[in-house]
Amino acid sequence: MEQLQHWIEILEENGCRITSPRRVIIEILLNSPRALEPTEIYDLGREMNPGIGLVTVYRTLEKLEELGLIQRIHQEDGCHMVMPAVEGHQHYLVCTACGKTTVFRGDDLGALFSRVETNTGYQVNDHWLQLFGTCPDCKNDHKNG
Amino acid sequence: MEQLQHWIEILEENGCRITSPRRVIIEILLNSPRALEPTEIYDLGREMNPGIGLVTVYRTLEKLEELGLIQRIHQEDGCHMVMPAVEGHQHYLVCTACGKTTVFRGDDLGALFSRVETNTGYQVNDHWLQLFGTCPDCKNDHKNG
DNA sequence: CTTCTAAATGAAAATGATTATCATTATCAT
DNA sequence: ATGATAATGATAATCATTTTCATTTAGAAG
Repeated sequence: MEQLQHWIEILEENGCRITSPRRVIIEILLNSPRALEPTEIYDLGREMNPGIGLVTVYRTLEKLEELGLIQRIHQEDGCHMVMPAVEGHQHYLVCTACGKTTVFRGDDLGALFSRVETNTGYQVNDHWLQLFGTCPDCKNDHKNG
Repeated sequence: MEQLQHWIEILEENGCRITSPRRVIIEILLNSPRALEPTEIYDLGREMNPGIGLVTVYRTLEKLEELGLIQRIHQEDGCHMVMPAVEGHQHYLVCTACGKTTVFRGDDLGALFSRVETNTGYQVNDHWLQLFGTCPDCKNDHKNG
């Protein structure tokens, strides 16, 4: 787990202490094949370290987000999931069946934004794009089951 | 306010009763230059009809959304704003200074989705696109103030 | 290896948005 | 006018997230 070491170094560089709960939370994030909700991280975390608290999960996620190590996925009901951040501006593709989340590049959105700016007079500063669908595994499950 | 009459007809067609709170809420939605949060509708509503309750605002919004008359705007913190829906699949452009919300067509997103489907193996069923920026008025305010 | 101090933790309570409950009220078909 | 029932509003419940605060602990300094 060099990735774990990398995150720990970044925390250290930013004056954070390396605690057991933080290690656990980071491991969970790095080993998960999909985005997780804070309560899911909490439940998984308690299996590895029963003393861990939900508040600590929230605080750690806040710190990790601050350092750009994780990013949020927005859900319909307003709650958030988190997953390790990827380089550059990426967008999420969320499987509505199993929650697996993939990223894709949206390089060619620039043209759309320019057009929107021209048509509306707005200056576009930020954007949010998330796709929802069915991942290959779940497509197969559906066929077979 | 023929738009108001139109909404009332749709409510009637769907077996809903036309009540004073509903009239008030619909008027507020149709007259607002920007998307509103439920509590904002509640506050505005109490000015016109002091007896109105926040719960009624939520229930009325739920009904109006069900009938396709309003649409939600997602916010960073997970809370929602609502505004009258427009025909077809539209996307929102939200002014981060004043909250004014404009819609734009995203017709050409189809090509992007096809490419993503090919690259990821996912089947894309739904999407969310929201842009954030500065509207023409707020760009000017910033220059002058 | 101890000591110290600020950072981090965890339990519990607070918050804020949204939803459920339920007795009362009001719409509208009859 | 009247009655069935949809809608309302006050209150309480939920659920995710944040705050508070006393206690613990990482890690720098001695």
